[in-house]
Formats: sequence, C-alpha cells, structure tokens
Amino acid sequence: MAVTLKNIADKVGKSVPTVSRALAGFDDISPKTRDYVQAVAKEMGYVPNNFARKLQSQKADAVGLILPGSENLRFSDPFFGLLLSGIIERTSAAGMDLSISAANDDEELDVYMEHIKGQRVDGFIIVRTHRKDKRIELLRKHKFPFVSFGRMEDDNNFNFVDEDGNWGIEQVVDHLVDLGHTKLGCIAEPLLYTKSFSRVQGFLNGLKKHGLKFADENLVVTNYRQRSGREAALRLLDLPQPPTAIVALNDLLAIGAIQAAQERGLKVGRDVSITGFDDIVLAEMSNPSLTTLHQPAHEMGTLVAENLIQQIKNQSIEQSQIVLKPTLVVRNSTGTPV
Amino acid sequence: MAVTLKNIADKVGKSVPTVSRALAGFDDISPKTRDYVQAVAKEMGYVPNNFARKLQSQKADAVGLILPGSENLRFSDPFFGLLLSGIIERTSAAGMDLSISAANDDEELDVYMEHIKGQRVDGFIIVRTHRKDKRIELLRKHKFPFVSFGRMEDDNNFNFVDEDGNWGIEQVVDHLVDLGHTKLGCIAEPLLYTKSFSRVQGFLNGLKKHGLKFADENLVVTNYRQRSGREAALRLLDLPQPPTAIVALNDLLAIGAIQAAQERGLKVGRDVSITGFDDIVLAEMSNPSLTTLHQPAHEMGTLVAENLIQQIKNQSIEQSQIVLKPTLVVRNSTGTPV
DNA sequence: TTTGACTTCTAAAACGTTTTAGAATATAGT
DNA sequence: ACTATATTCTAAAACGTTTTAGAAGTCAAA
Repeated sequence: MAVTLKNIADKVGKSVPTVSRALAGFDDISPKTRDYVQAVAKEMGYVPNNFARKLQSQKADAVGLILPGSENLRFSDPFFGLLLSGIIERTSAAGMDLSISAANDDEELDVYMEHIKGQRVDGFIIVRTHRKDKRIELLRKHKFPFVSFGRMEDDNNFNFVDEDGNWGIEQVVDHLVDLGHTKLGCIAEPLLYTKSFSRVQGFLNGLKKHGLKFADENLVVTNYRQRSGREAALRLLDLPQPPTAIVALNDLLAIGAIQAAQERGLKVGRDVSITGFDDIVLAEMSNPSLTTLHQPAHEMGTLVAENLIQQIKNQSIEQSQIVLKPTLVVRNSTGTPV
Repeated sequence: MAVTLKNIADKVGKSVPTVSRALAGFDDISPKTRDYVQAVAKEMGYVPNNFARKLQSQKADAVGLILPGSENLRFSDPFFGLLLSGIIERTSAAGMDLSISAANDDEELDVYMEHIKGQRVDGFIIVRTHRKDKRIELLRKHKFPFVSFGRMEDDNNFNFVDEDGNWGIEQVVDHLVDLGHTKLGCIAEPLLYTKSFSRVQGFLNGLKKHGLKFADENLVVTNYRQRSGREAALRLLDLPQPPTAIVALNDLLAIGAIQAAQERGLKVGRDVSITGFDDIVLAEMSNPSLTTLHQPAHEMGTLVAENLIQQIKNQSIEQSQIVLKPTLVVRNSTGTPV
C-alpha cells in the first residue's frame, strides 16, 4: 500500500497540510518540523500520488503525441526514431510525461479534443504536418499549446521547428549541376505533406535557377519506403531520356533508387548520381555511400520538446519559430556524368 | 473551461452521482433520466477528467516503458521502432496510456520505484533484458505487473515474450555448413544482454553439432551499431586464417560487415558469406541482399502489450510465456565458399 | 390501509493532494 | 502589562470522480 500524506501526518503528529507544506519547503513551517517531516517521509518511502496532485493542480504535466494511424509503421523510419528520442529525453528531463497514442484518420480530431477536454495533456507535439493541417487549425482555434515539427503551406503563426527543405534541395541541385548534370529526376513523398512539397519546390527552384527545364515525367510521387524508391527510380531510368541524376527526397527512397540503378547494371556515382535527404545512419554505410543532406534529428526532437515545455510553463505567447538548414554531405553516390 | 459532472447535474436538475451513474449506464437510473442525461452530456461536450477518475479508481490505466538512458539512440534501430509501434497500437486500442521515459543507469531502479509508489502506471514493459536483470528482480519482489521482452539467463518465472535466438542462430549455422563453410566467425553485442548471449550460444551449439571447433578470436563482441559491425568484421577478415562466413548477430552489424568485406575487395556471397538477425526492412534492400532471420517485430510488440494488459485487467497470476522462432530467409549474402 | 418490495434517486464519504483563511502561540515593542 | 506583530500550525474547502448506504416514492399484495 502506498504511503500518503495522511500516514506521515499521523506518524509525526501534525496535520496533513503541515506535512504537505513541510515537504514543499514553505517557510511558514519551522525548520525543526520541516526537517523532521522530511526525514520521516523519506524513511517511509513517500512518493506523491500523481493523480491527486494533477487533479488539484489542474495541470497534466504531460505532452501528447498522437500518431496518425496510417503512419503506424513510421517507427521503423530511423529519422523519426531519432526525433522521438530527442523528444523523450527532453520531456523526461523536465519531469513531464510523454503520452503517445495512435488514432485512425477518421477519429483523429476527436482524439485531440478528448485529450484536451479530459485535461490529459498540457500541450501537443504535431508531426508530419500537412500543407493544410486540420490538427493545427483545431488546436489554434482552441488556443491549446502545441509545437509542430514542420510548417503548413502558409498562415504559420504558431510555434514550430522545421527544416529548410527547399533551401536544402537547392544545395543538392547546385551540387549536381556543378558536377555537370543537366537532366535531373526527382522522387518525392505525397505532396500533401509540407515537407515533401517544400523539398519539391527546392528541386524546381534549383532547376529554374540554373536555367534547366522541367518535364513532368521527371518527378515521381510515391510514398516514403525504400521499395517505392526502387520502383520510382526504375520508372525514371526506363524513360526514353533518363536523367543522369536522381534527387530522392529522403534517404530510404534514395537507397531504393540505388538498388534500382544497380539492377539496371548502372554504377551509382558514375553512370548515375543519386542523392538523399536526412542522413540516417545507414546513408554512410550504404554502397556506395550516399550523398545527402544531414539533419540533426535527435537535436530537432529536443528543440521541439523544449519549445513546447517553455510554452506550457511560461504561458508565454511569444512565438518561437526555428528553421534549421540541413548541411550537404557529399559522398560516393554522386559524380561527374559520363 | 472543461465541462464537469456538476455542470451537467445543474443543467438537468439532478445530483452528481445520478449523472455519473446515468452516463455509466447503471440500472438504478430510469431510462428516461439516463437518456436525458446522456443527451445533455453529449451536447455539452463532456469528457471525464482523467485524473479525478484515476484518483478514485486507484488505477493508472497506463503502461510504463522506461528506456535505459544508455540506450537512448535505440530509437534509430528499426527493429526497436517496429516493436514500439506494436506496443503503442495495442495499448492505444485498450484505452491505456503508454508512458515512455528515460532513466540514467544509476537512477534507473529509483525511477521504477517512483512510478510504482506514485501509482503512475499499472505495469511495466521491460526491454533489453540482462542475463541478471535488476529491474525484473525488483518488480518481482514487489509483485508488480510486468512483461519483459526477452528472458533472463535462468529463473524465468514471470511473463515474457521472447525470440528463440539460440535456435535461430543454429539454423543459420546449419545453412552455412550446408553450403560448405567450416570456418565461421561471429560478431555479437555485449554478452550481458540475454539476447546476445543466447544467440552466441546458438552459434557455439551449431559449431559443436557439426563437429567444428571454435577459436576465441573468431568471436568479436562489440555494440549494436553498423560502425561496430564494420570494425569487427575487419578484425575477423584480417586474421591469419579468416573465416569464410561471418554470423553477425543483428542486421545492422551484418550490414557493417558487408561494408568491411567490400572494403577488403571481397565479393559478399561468394568470397565471404555474411548473415544477420531480425530482417529489418533494410536487409532486403542491401547490396547484396542479406540472408537473415526474420522476426515479426510489430507483432511481438502487440504480444508484449497484450500480455501485460491481460495481466493488469484480470489480475490473473497465470503465466504467459511466449517464445517465437525466427524464420531463416536466404538471400544473396550467403553462398558456397570458394 | 398496511406491509413489503421495487424503483429511482441523493447525501455523504472517499481517493490524495494543495490552497486559503484563520487560529493559536510566541516574541517584541511600548 | 498590554498591544502589535511574527511565527507556526490547522480546519475547511477544493479539484472531479465513483461508491456506499440509505431516503423517498411507487406499486402490488395481503
């Protein structure tokens, strides 16, 4: 049976509030009583009941992360895993719980509302933002604290941490053009995600900047998996005029693309250049190693969490918007076109 | 401001308990009142306050997963990610929270105790079991519900879900010996983990079964990362009498080993055979594709969660111990030795 | 018309904490 | 010696829910 304030109060012969205030170190308790109470509490192994405390304080001391049901397998994505580890590290350190759950798309917003109304969390972390994101609109409407990892297409007056994907992919295009490539292909995740859309913009901007023209068939939109990357790359490589460089918009896609190229008997880095995005651990180890954009996934997770915790604790309305530029890491999957 | 039972009670002109019992559907409330109360509650958007409910019920309706601090980056391991997704899916479906936190090794047991005494969770999921696991011993001593993913070395009278790693690796050895290999090397994670230890046993048992002798230098113990796999493989390949087959005890290690072999100018699957364990998505996409043992990571996560939820809800003491055999998937990283 | 049995509801207590308002005692100032 | 002021404590209320015990009312049977 758990030890309660009442147990301690009985033992020390004081009232429950006295014990409560003694443990909290209030100065209307004499040092003598305070020390005695604290000693007894420690000896009895007292740990406050969380729910009683939260009921009274009307604070959940918890952060919610509701995973879109359709994204259940996202956990196998190393980038997401690292992001999550950063979030957990930071929330843990702040003594807050991280409540992770999953919701099917059709009930997603209801789940958010239930968390809010049931006062289960003090704030949310939103991942995989859409260009028009119903979750963000909902939370903003209810003035409920949240930080998103990623922006919307516009109307971004809320706290977020994001990459500069547009800028990043432009660096990649610069790199490829510098090497001499003029026919570039692109493999993207669904464009309803801001992240994907923005990276594609970077691709198009890059082409325009260098006076290269874009043909529809050079952009293949698919999902985030390696398998899809392979299939998409095959489509690009089998075009009448195949690109000499393929800009895959994440590393898993890029690795799939490398596989596809090798299936077609091409030497990656010589016959065809392939790039990724995120710099997951694997990128360095793939064969050939992958030219990609490095992102500090773990740190981004801590930033998101930190941002939200600040917002919750300070009740401050000041906006914190962080955009991190990825850094180009040139490895062996890119080279001068033959 | 959140809607409470009192708000509803005022509105319908009944007492708070009546409203509470009407919403819960007790039959000492007239159908008329029940329907009316439920309608009003819905209209007002009532959602029960979680903490009040939990305080009263003395149940947390939550499952704890305390990640060893040293394992923070585990999230980047795709296998762990999938396991986690299974756990989340199942706990979510059961209406329970999953409370994930991190604890440094020196304070780990204290964190467990605080969760227990503070009644924050109804049970724990233990991951990465040690051969002697202090966490398991602690929980068992306090008769607190838990399910572990993995066993201890012995004394396993508790609920767990585990792989049959020993058996699995024996299959791998059989496969390699069938191909004609007689000099086998092995790359393992630290042996204090039961998982690693057990897989190594499988390796040794396999050798013995086939009358092959084992030399110490053919076993390299390192950590779980690709980088380590590469370094370990280099050590094996640079031996005076290098093995013709390397049994890496997880896929990341195996992929590192493949890289090492390629650095030494060896063609994997011909000059040297390499195997993994887990069959992460990447295994199929690596070059060459990896012969490995498949494990249903996501399903294992659901099993662990299901097991714990049963235990919590039924208060039953019946033991549930599940051991799953991995299945050998032969791909292109293994072949007849030259 | 009284008893007994149902049906439907409510008052009170409980879960364990914190906050507020104020009581009791001690200390100092005149 | 009496008032004013600190100091140290406690009683009561509050957070929102559920459970327990029992009250009030209705109805049928005797």
